[in-house]
Amino acid sequence: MADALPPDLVRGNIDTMILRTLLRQDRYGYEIAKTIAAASSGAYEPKEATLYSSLRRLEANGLVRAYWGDESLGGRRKYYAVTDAGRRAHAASKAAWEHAKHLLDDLL
Amino acid sequence: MADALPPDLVRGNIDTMILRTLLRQDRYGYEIAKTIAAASSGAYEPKEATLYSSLRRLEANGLVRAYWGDESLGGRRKYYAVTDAGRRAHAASKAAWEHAKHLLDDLL
DNA sequence: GAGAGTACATCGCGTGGCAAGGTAATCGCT
DNA sequence: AGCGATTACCTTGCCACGCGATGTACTCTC
Repeated sequence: MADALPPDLVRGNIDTMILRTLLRQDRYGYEIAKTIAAASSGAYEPKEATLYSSLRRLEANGLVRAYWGDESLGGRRKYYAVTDAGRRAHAASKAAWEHAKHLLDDLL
Repeated sequence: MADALPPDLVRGNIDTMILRTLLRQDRYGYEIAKTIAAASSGAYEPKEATLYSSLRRLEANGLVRAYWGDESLGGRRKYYAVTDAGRRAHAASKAAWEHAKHLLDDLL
């Protein structure tokens, strides 16, 4: 099953999705993608280009912090952790989504 | 109150919103914008550039049909009517929205 | 006659998802 | 030993589209 999420809904929500996966624990990029895929029962998995550009954006905005894992054996993994600002941004985005969702229900 | 709908949610949904306003009756561009504004209690009114480019897109895709009103006194008005394909597209988009909405609820 | 409201339209910018392509290590299978 | 699949990272370039800015033209009110 491919992604049932239209690109225009991904756009503007992928950052929030990623933050969501990091609330529970630090994760590395590839793991984030798989976590999202699992959470949507395979309905949507972010493309790599989308994932990494979002992560760069989040880091630039200070919403996540990155560090290299030291397993050093096998693929080197870059882990991401939410910052306090990231937690706040996630809560704000989620609230905005709830609001917009009800608006759209009346408009579509 | 300005638009509480983030551009990324407008994107990909404006076409469906417009189709929605045309289900009841034919309308002209400006009227469509005001109808949407009213339906959202002023929370969102599409910008003109957005409105007209969407209408051109809808027309190119055969989802609406345009004709000039003959009031000819005052501002000339260009009316739009949904086609059968437009009705089908609206129903499909709305169903897709319902599906995506529940997906996002789990992912955000 | 000035300003606000109605009504149409276009141009150019910036954002951001994604296809395509690249590198490199590990594991399983034959 | 050799090879594909999987894990894991990253970049470049295309294109769709909302929106700010701007322009035209008519009508109505003060």
